[in-house]
Amino acid sequence: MAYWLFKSEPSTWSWDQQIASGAKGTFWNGVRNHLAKKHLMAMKKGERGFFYHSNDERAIVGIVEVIRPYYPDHTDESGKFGMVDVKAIKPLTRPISLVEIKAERALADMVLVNNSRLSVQPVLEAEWRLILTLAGMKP
DNA sequence: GCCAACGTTGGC
DNA sequence: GCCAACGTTGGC
Repeated sequence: MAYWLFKSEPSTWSWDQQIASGAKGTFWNGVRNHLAKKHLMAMKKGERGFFYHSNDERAIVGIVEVIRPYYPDHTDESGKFGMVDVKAIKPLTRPISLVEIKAERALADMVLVNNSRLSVQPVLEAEWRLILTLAGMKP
């Protein structure tokens, strides 16, 4: 069971919108980067990921679940890229900010810290557990 | 608003 | 196939 992180600008697609899309979820389209694509292709139904707000907020705000594995992205004219469907599971008890992540030595190797531009990232189980613990939640 | 990091494009 | 130029992203 792998863990992931989905990064989004709130002005483009926010956690509130993800919540509003309910149990049916939505497609996570628009990925146009080959490394991010590789991660999307590795996702299995039922795996979970963090939902991160970039730019102004810069914090992990919620948890999503992959409900449909990789399939073609209809908004990609080149036909090279695909997407998965995700649904909101629950918000974090409190958002975990990038500042807080950077302050944790155990999180220093997170992709979010070292390659912040990558829009879809893998998260190690230890990182996943620690962040939930910081948020006051049971991993 | 600035700029570093990264990816893509195109000339050679 | 290399690499300079350019565009985009996202943290600060």
